[in-house]
Amino acid sequence: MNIVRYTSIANQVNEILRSRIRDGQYLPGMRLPSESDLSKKFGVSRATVRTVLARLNAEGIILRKQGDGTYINEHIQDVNTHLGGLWEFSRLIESSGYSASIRLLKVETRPAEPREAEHLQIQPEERVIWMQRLFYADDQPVILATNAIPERFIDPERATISAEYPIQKFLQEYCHKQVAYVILDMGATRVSEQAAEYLYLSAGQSLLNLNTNFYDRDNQPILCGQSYLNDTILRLRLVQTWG
Amino acid sequence: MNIVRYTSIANQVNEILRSRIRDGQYLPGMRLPSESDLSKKFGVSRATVRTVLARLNAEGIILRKQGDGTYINEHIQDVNTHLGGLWEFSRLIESSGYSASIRLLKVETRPAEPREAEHLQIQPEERVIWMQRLFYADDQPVILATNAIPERFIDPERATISAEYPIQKFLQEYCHKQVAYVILDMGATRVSEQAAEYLYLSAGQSLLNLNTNFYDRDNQPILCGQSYLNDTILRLRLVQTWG
DNA sequence: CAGTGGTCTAGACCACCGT
DNA sequence: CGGTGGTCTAGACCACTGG
Repeated sequence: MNIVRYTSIANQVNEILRSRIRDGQYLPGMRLPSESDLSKKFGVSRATVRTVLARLNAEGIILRKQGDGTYINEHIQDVNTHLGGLWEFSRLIESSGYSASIRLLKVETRPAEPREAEHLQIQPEERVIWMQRLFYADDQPVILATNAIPERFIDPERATISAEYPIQKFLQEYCHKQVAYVILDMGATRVSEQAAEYLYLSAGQSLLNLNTNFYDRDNQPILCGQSYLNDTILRLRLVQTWG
Repeated sequence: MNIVRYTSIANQVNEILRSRIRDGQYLPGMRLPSESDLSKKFGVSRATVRTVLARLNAEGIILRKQGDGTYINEHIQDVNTHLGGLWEFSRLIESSGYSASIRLLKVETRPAEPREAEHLQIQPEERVIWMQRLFYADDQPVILATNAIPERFIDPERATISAEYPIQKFLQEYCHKQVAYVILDMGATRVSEQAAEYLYLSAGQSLLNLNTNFYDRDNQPILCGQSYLNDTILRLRLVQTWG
């Protein structure tokens, strides 16, 4: 491993506050200590505390009232994702109260389909590695996900595919690529025959459709995927703060 | 008007940078001036510049590379919404390249339905004002939206309902309430008979279903709504940056 | 190596809220 | 009024990237 685990002060404060919320040390509706209190207790500057609180605020975990204080949002338990993590399906399933598992259905390398070639900005004849996975929530199949990655990105020394890897870890380990941003496209669709079979659904039922395109820091597409969620079991619930 | 328009330095810098991007002064893929450059040119501190760039980064408009520079994202044109604006339907329609208009279908006050009473945390017999609106994209109906608000929140002096108001402006003007956060619940659903009629759809087609709950700064629910989008016309497309 | 963004500090003043 | 969060500054050092 050549990765150095440097964790910033802000990240440490972040983790401490999050764990206090998880552990119930800070309960929904409670007022947090003031920024100056926290900065004194942690021995860091107020600016550092503020960057952490800004992040928690953006995720809707805390609410801040000028002239009053900072409060734990009473409605976080209603939420299973924030906007920064819509494509992390395992986390999504687990924060909905299920235990998550993944089954690898298919892996193959083949020439890119037109849709894939377009999204990945590659030649139509270029080969991609294509995989199809099924995500379970407590042994109920809930998400059918397919991903295509240009074959030349894959490190040839990593022969076997591990289905369990979250997609961003997969891209790091197998492609040495860092995801910089993702473009998501959401819609509704009627279940296809194949999806119906895997997800134990009857024909004609509706599914949430998520199309994802991952890019690295150089604006280069590295992955394109299509996913279908059974929203009768798994709803996407998220907070958006006003400012 | 008792609203004082105080605009922070950061907001002004924000607006300037955004307008430069809109005007094509900064083009997709271009490198921006460095943080120190910008802070010198604007006569503000580097920290201020950084808070602005952090916001643009969170919306996926710019990409930042340590040791290199800040670049305009080449793929912003693919996107029609950012994380903070999923429920602003008029903006959504317009940034998808259509012109938006709204038709008010129905307004009534009646006792809350059980679902509404639960979400609004009111007694079942309490009256709500209920309205149903249809959003058009270039004269095509694309979104059917219904909203319920406890009647006691409505300022009795404001008698007539203006359909054109964006929902947050409506809550400010008619209820003197400030939205602090929104909880969104997304799913897919087959079109109902009523919705099919309004949206010119055939039975059985799939729709994107957005349930929204608005809360004020005191965690009090002020509005609950259900919306159905025709995603064959209007896709939700958004960027999520990694960090 | 020089220059970029990333992190952090100490301190100042302001707007706002509850009392 | 005192205390809270909101804004802003000037300056420091670090991690990383490109040439």
